[in-house]
Amino acid sequence: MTKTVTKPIQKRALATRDKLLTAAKDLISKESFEALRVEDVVRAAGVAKGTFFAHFKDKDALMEQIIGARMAELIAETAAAATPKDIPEMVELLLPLIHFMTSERYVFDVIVRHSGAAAISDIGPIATQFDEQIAIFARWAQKAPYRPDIAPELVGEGISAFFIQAIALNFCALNSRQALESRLTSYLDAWLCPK
Amino acid sequence: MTKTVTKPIQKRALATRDKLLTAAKDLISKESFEALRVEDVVRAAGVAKGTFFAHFKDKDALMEQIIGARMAELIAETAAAATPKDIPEMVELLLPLIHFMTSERYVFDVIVRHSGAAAISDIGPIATQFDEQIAIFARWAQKAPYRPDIAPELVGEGISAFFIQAIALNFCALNSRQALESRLTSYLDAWLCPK
DNA sequence: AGATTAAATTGACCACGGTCACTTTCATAA
DNA sequence: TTATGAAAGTGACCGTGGTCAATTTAATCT
Repeated sequence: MTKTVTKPIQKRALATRDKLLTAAKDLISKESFEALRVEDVVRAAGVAKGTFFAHFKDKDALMEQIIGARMAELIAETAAAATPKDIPEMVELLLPLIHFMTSERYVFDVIVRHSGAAAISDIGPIATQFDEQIAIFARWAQKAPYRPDIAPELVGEGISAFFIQAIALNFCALNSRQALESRLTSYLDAWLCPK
Repeated sequence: MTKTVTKPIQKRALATRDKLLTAAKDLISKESFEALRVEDVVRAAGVAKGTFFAHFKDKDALMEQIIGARMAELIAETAAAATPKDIPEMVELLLPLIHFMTSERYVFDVIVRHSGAAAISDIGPIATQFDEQIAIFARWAQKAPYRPDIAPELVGEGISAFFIQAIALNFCALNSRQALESRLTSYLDAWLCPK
């Protein structure tokens, strides 16, 4: 009978992970998400390349952490604000988040790729934020109340779907931010206030 | 004053492009979209690597062609069918397309990445198919008529948004196809038949 | 203290998408 | 027929994400 396996996470490992995250955020702020190179991150963090992949499954996982964390901040601010009293106000509350999500094509791609929520296992920071978002939308909808005919959760999912669609259309077209806002407003109006 | 530049596309080039596409489709059918390697394509087509990139901007562009073409077939079949008389029938008509779009995570990612429509220039095969899809949805909605309060185009965009959302949720969760169908049905019911 | 073992880290190495200076082929002009 | 120039094609080379056998470090047992 062998001894019980001990495997406490060493402080050293946490520190290394932190160095990697800090270095990455720093490089991103100087350049962009798109331009981030793993080699630059490990050089800045002063560790070997293999160490990076011991802490993050792949480059995408690092991106998910950083982008998810930023989304969490923005969503927390949105949630803290007073419930919007109409749709234009709702759109305005979403602007900071929209601004971040559209700041780079690459960022949006990462977000979409990880946006699927409702997973039991394997749920990452971005999916978590989408859940959170949907819950906030649902709460907003309940206050008004918009669409009393359907479940609040469903109202929230719809808002989320239109939110994504409005942003996606923004990228592949020659549309300005203004177009995005007005498109999102029409979507939400049609979704929340059917005549 | 120099002579007018002549630049007809040679038959040779068309043949090469065709060889590349055929080889790629063949390899995909044997393996998967995900597993396709450019090196394998050029080997099978009997051309050099550089030739590949003279015909396709990047690997993604090849994927877009092939996936877009397959979507076009499926959408044409859908369009040819009789207008669905209710939402379950609508969902059923969409099943072949859903099946293809969910056949591989990779395929769905490529589709989403290129789904933005409405671009004047730079509009690729997948974006074209989305436009087509939205137009079909709009026509369906007009026949019934669902949502007479809003523009048919908007109805179509909404269907498209929910379509994507339903599929996206399917990937990051432990959801079966059945869940996808019922989710899509609730979405469409809420979107098209507000009480 | 020394032995033991798993966690943490290392860096040479690989896989694969993409580039580009150069060569070959083709169509037209002289 | 030959000369000319652009289109088509080539393949050695590069950048970058990711792997893994080997090494170092830290915690625990005797």
